Amino acid sequence: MHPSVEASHSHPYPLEHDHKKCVSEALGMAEHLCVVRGVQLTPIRRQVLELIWDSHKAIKAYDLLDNIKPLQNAAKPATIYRALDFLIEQGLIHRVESLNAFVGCKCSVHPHELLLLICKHCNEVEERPAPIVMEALAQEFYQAGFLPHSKAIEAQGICGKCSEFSGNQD
Amino acid sequence: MHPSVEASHSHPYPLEHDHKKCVSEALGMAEHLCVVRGVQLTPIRRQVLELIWDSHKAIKAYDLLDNIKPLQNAAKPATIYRALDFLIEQGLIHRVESLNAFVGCKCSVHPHELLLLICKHCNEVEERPAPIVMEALAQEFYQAGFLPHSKAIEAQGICGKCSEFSGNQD
DNA sequence: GCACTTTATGTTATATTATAACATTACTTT
DNA sequence: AAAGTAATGTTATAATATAACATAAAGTGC
Repeated sequence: MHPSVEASHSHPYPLEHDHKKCVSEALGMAEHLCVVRGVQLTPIRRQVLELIWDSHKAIKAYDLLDNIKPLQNAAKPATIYRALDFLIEQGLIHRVESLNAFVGCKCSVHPHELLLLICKHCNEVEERPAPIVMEALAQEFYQAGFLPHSKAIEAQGICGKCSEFSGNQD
Repeated sequence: MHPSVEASHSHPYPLEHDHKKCVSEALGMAEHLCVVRGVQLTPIRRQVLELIWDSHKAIKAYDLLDNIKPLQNAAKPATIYRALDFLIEQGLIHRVESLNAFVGCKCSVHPHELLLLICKHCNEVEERPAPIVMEALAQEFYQAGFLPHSKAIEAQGICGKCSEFSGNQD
């Protein structure tokens, strides 16, 4: 048995991790990168990024809109979508294509694409660089004569923590 | 120079291929599989599948709706989405997550997931079994303790044919 | 055949996701 | 201050998808 699993499978990520540190690192990195790149992490963009980092789950644009309303009363869909566009461009978040939702990116220094593991049970999304997969993909593109611009490599299923729990106690 | 490239990059797939044969094979296979599986390829489902196979491009649900209207005057969004749900379940088509669109599946015998190469120039989608990629993914899932249910492995870029042409003449 | 069940479709309405278009503001460069 | 660019405000609407309930058609047991 483990300490306390919240309702609706919303356990933290990993169970032990210090999420505040997680967020402050992500925000700090974002600020740094934007300065270096000469682009503006405006208050709205920063708030959206912060709201996305509120959890390790992918969040939908209109949920972000609801969540930003207390901070930006005038926020409209365009407010959110523009911030999302910026954050994606800067590699600070990923769009999860199979969910039409968005998740924070931990490895935004070099713009690279990752394997996203989406848990249907706890809804958290794990990003994995998966270098062997990426290498195999590169080979496949080469064989096909295909020049990739962007990739979406996503799997939905049950994450390690959830399958452990369901094995133990569900 | 090559014979005749149509407007808006809508070249066939591959340039030489006999698309009627392509469609009749796909439809024949679909009929066979549905009989074997004891499921019904009803007229509507068959028409939707046929419309999807009209090209090797991914087609959107509402374009299918427009296209089926002459055949099924009463068609509504639900008509299309139900047919799409069925065809996906049977592995006869793929949903292209990064386009919110649908494309015919050539390898529907065993339900397996494939790499989709989406050309931004001609809009055609090539499916590749990419066994090495799939094996690398399986390894990665294992390492992550992740149990995959479904995968979306997609790349957008420029296909071999288009990069050849643009190299030669664009 | 007839009742019963299941499967498929018809139909209306609405939810969800995303963008277009144009106005305004703020910052920056001269 | 004028002009230019970047960001945001604002309204409207486009595009994608599902819910919910009614009807019809097909398969099953008797």
